[in-house]
Amino acid sequence: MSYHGSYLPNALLHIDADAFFASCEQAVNPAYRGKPVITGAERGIVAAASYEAKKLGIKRGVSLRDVRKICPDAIILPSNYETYSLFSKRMFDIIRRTTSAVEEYSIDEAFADITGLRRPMKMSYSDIAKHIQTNIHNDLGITVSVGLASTKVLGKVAANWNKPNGFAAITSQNKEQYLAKLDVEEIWGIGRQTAKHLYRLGITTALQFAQRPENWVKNNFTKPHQEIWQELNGHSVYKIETAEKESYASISKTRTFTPSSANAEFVFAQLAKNVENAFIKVRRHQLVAKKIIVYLKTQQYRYLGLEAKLNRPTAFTHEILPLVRQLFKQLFVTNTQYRATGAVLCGLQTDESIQMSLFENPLELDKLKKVYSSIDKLSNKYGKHTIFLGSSMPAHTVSQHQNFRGSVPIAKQLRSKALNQRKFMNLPVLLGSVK
DNA sequence: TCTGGGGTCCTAGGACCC
DNA sequence: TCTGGGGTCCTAGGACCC
Repeated sequence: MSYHGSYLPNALLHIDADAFFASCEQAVNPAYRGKPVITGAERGIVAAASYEAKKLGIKRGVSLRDVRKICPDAIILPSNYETYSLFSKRMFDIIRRTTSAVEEYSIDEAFADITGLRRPMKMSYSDIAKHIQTNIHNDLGITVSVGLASTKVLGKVAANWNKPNGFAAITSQNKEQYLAKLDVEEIWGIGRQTAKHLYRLGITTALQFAQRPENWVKNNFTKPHQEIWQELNGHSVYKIETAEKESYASISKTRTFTPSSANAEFVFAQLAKNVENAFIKVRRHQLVAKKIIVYLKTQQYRYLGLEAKLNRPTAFTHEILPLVRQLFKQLFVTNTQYRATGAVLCGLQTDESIQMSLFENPLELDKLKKVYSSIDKLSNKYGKHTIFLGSSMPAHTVSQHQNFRGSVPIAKQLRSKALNQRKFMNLPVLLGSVK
């Protein structure tokens, strides 16, 4: 299939690794190749399944008990994020050998702009795409699927078309064939809710949506879906974001513990650990937080949360621990089983923006910075939580064996629904104080 | 679909100001 | 004290993504 750029103003690639975690494991350990490999042992459900496993019907989210039933020989591994991150970095570097306009969209996905490279490379856009695909396979031993199109949304469609190791090019000429076979819910950026809305309007395929007049789209949808409509029609709205992400809107840490607990001290320790971990990340990025949200998740999957504004932005855990305890006391109900805790730090700004004048004693601030920076250094060197606050002690003693790779005592029963569904129902807002 | 963990963006509506 | 109109900023909450 050849791709004629003359039809289109730009040539974008979407590069999507196939069964990424499982593929990395197979690349690292040749004995796993050709075999059903599952990652997610630490959670008790499938995080990623190799294509050999997928053929047997093993999908993301399936419990490991079911996996063993379906396939007793399946190789079940704990997720090893350090390894996956290395593969990820190398994959992006390989793509950058062809073009510097690369967006690291997620650990296993990239967008790349190859507009204008046909002449210098003496290759068609399709061949450039396949060239990158081959380089990744040769160098890393994993396969990726590649989509070529004039917009990111169409690129996604193309990359997903022939997985694994697939390639598809969507042009203005062949676009309709692809979109006619695509359910609106499979479009990137259209989820369950919007799909329902579209069905009610009598739209089921991406093509039907793309073919509605612009006015109709403007009357029935807000900006995000108007943009998707443009992209489906080949008008590029979403740009390739090359810049490395250096700032965050929020930083959160949450952890499920098994078994659940009704012990106030234990649950609080878990929460304190979340707060510590979130602040470690905040400090690593030289940020300070202005607001904190803490929440508890009950055994019934109800979220109860409270937020507090901080009088002064901070990056120091100990300053707000009394506040966290206060919030916790308001949230915690005795005789209730909790399965997880979490902390979100938001209102993030760079730590240079802290106004010294707000600090009673600038020398103290300096000292604190030094203390925390040595804590962070030690943690980096000897592992997280070499040093930790006394209040999170119970969390650390428990987590010792839970974190031990390959010896998870109890399979956690988890599923992907997650925090977007969190409801901090009608809770009073407590204004915090940093003292 | 029986339930991780970490994020983002958008919008409506209220607060506040002139 | 009432009234109108307009602007900006902030926040809560929804929806979506990997």
